[in-house]
Amino acid sequence: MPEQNEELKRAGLKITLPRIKILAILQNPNNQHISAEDVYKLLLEQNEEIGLATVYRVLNQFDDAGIVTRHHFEGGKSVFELSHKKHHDHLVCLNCGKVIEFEDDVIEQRQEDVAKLHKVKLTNHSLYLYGECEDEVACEKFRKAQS
Amino acid sequence: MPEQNEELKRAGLKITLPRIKILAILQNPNNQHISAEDVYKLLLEQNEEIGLATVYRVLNQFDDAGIVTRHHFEGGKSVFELSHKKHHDHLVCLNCGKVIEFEDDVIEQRQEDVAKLHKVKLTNHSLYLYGECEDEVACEKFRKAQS
DNA sequence: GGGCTAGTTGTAAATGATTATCAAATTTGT
DNA sequence: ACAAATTTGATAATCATTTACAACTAGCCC
Ligand SMILES: [Mn+2]
Ligand SMILES: [Mn+2]
Ligand SMILES: [Zn+2]
Ligand SMILES: [Zn+2]
Repeated sequence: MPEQNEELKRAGLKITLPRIKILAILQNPNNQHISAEDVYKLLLEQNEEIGLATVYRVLNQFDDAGIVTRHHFEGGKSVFELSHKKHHDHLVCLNCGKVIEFEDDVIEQRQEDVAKLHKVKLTNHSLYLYGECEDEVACEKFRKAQS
Repeated sequence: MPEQNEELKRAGLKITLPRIKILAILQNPNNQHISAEDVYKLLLEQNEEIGLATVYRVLNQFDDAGIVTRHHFEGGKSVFELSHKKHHDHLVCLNCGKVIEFEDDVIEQRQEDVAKLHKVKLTNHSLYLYGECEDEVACEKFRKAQS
């Protein structure tokens, strides 16, 4: 009945507890851009007995269904975010890990131009900006914790 | 004596056969944007007895020394290219794997603007465009070979 | 040139992230 | 409720890359 289940049904996926719980985690504004491992940890904290393999499987299914978008930030592991928003790119703080979303029509347009210039039909792109933010509270704390 | 050795010496690396051979491979215009695994394969073809671990080690040292730049194209493994050229981004054909280099000052400038707008000191970025090229010869061949 | 020592290498084992296997458990249409 | 089709959890397997470590040099000193 709840609308989340509609989303799963629409994707041709059966309504199961793991999928409901994982979707709920992704919908929490606190968990944007979350890794499979971190989804798994949150499930453990909620005392849900869901295997890590299932988390990976479900996230892949969500990706295939277009429910989530997968990103590859610097640092190996994939992170996922609900794909209900419109396209945007990411600015990531290398100190504290904060992720800022942005969209720039000029950049988007230029990418199209570049592709056309080289006679390539553009299907997708990935743009990540990395730097150091000025969040004294969170960022500096992290910087020191590392060193 | 040869100039390649100068490059190694400048980086504070001893002149060893593995490093010379690997650098030579990277300098071959045929091998731009090459993976560690592929460097290793080329070494085997030349009957050089150099271990895969050494290839990874040396590529990392070259990266640290600024001799090469590491890229993460779609598909997992890292690819390396000599970093003697000026900054540029990449347009990759998803069918045949062809890599086209480009630079767009407007995009570069806009990235700076976005970072500044969000009060982030930009340190680096990664931009990859993916699409399908129109190289009838190479590209179509690949497309068919896959399916 | 021979020797020393720090730096380097190859083999093999270890890692970290992610995927594949497969029997047992669950969902869903009838 | 029942059977068929999916899904799940535990575990083993993969893949790219790193680490350990004993054997092996390159570069410097005499
Ligand atoms: Mn986002
Ligand atoms: Mn390039
Ligand atoms: Zn920060
Ligand atoms: Zn192509």
